[in-house]
Amino acid sequence: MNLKELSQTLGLSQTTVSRALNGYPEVNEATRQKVLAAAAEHNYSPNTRAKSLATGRANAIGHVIPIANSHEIVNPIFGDFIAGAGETYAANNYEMILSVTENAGEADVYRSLKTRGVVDGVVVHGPKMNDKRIPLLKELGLPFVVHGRASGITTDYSWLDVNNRSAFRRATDFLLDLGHRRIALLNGLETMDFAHRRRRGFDDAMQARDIHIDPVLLRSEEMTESYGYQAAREMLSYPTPPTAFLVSSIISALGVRRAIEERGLQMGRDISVITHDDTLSYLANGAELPIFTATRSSVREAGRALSQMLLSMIESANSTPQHKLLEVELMVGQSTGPCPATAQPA
Amino acid sequence: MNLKELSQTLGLSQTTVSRALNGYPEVNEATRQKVLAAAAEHNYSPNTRAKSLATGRANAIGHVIPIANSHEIVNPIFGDFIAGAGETYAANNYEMILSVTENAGEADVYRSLKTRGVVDGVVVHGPKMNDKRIPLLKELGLPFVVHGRASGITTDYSWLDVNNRSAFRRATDFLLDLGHRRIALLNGLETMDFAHRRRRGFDDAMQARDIHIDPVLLRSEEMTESYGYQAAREMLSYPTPPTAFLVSSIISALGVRRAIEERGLQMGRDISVITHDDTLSYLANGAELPIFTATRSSVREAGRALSQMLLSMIESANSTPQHKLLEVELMVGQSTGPCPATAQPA
DNA sequence: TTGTTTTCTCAAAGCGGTTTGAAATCGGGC
DNA sequence: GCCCGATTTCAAACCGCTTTGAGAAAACAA
Repeated sequence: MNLKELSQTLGLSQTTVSRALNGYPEVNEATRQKVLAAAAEHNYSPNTRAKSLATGRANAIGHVIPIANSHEIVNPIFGDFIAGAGETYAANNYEMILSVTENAGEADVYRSLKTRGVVDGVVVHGPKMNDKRIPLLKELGLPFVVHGRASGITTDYSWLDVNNRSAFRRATDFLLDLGHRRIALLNGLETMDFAHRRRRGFDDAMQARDIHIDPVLLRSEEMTESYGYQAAREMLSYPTPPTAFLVSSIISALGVRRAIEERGLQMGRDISVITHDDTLSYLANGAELPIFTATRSSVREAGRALSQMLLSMIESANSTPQHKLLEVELMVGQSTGPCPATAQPA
Repeated sequence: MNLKELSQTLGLSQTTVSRALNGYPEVNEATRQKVLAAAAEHNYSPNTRAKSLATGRANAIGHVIPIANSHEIVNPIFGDFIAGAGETYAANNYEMILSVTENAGEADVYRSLKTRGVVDGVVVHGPKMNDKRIPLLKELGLPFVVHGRASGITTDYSWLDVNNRSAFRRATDFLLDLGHRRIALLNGLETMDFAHRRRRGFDDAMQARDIHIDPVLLRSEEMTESYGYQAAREMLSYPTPPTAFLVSSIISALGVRRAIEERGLQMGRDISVITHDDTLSYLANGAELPIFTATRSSVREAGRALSQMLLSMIESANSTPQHKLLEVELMVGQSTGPCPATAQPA
């Protein structure tokens, strides 16, 4: 059933039917009701492609997720972010379009989404430092919001980020207050902007107390479980091992715990661990009693908020960049305790 | 730049330009080259909406992911599946459309995708027993492939599944061969078809050896880390605890390991664990030496294969249902060993 | 009654492509 | 030189919707 048929059934013109359905004021209320009833009865809803063509709006948002190559990691936070954004889209009759692409082809994907008119805007995932997608999207005139920020980009653009720097500074301070001095940082890839900021937060805290940062305790990799395990295992075998770990992902933190327990040590007593926790739905960090002390921020909530930002920018045709910085909670759990080494001399 | 402008630039008709670009034979090769060059130079690519409207094909596949409510779990395998499917779509110029929906509204989403002409086909995720989406999609005449199967549906339909029943039968047999008799099954929700089949594989093996299945060792829940932990912790405190766990997800298996180690036991020596492993990229089960003995099957590969199936069905307009049953490897890792209880009497 | 508003409805022109059916051009055979 | 078929190109119709600009009908005022 299309508009033409529906209007014929009703004995009205296409215009009137279209207006009635789209809530224009210049149509008699009685007529409108008749139209709505008929539309419901015949299960009519307008063809999206035709509608888009006529209105010039795609009613769709693109999410481009880069994957270095086919063996590469899919960021585990992705599912929850998408779930949050999807809620917004569903509520506003937008479609979510996902493009998986190799890193190299990314620019082409954005360009193509724009010239083919597939989307009204895009979400930029996983910003790197000096991310070249930002100038590209500006040049294309395609509305976008970045999930995170891109250090090194000096022009203004829209983003939603969590305060990674302050989060890791606080987490580090928390460990320092417990007497820890040899603190290992298992960070994400420091080409990624979020990891860069976390590193700075860590540095801030350490430098503020004039504590030497031992480079052998710093790692920066893709945040898998086995990365956490391998790194922790190796570090724990050092002559002077770290007494605490600060980890960028709960998944890697699981690996750290594995290494700790494998060594017969107890997390929270012998070794302290703080992790960042994106509150992934399937990896809840305990309910009342968190397993890990964690800097916590809901990535699903971020998805919801970011997509709302983007939609409102698009619908108001407002091109002045918007920003939203989410603060992070520091949840104290069972994985941290006073530094054993400093406790002894007392 | 649109087709009209491009053809004017070239001094040709729209028809000729369109034909040249789409590879029709009735256009002079020299003309075609000129057109292609001009298109590249002006960065032209046809507007998808207009093209879809004219051809009647959306060049898009829908993925509808149901989420019970906004606090509910996003299936962690989702990201990897999508990554696999996305590769296929990118290679074939299809768009992937994701709809996140509450369980209740699901039928409407499919109906709406169809009537609005948004997609050419859909992937059905997470089939339940007697899944009502299958008859619905048949009725709608929307091509689809189910990731998994739906026990109870007697009509034929397209699916791609892993052999869950045989996988869990083999895993159970493996444990039985090691002397284990009290085997706990931490399954997914048994309303989900895959969990139902795994349960049957487990039952098959146990019954074939006339071993009593103790209902207190059977669980069926959403597969989170804490589910694995809680269930294992509780069961290990039984007067006669299980000597082995068969777990439906590596994420829950991580929780099981946590419970085991918390109790001061060693996985693989005191307690055996076998898990299903979807080879999620960020949760690799060790490389050369798998942590867990596991029934293993790549969900990303499944995404690739399933989407290819769907596209070929759509492009060949072939409506005869296709099926693909992937076999599962049983990888022996460090988490299994002979049953200690039966070892002693020897 | 007539003229002026206001309210409602309509035909037709896009939106940007594809595709049909006809016309123009070309080369070759007689 | 003429005719025919093959090759290329074109104008126009169409996909299903929105929206403009205008006309018809109804309501109101003078």
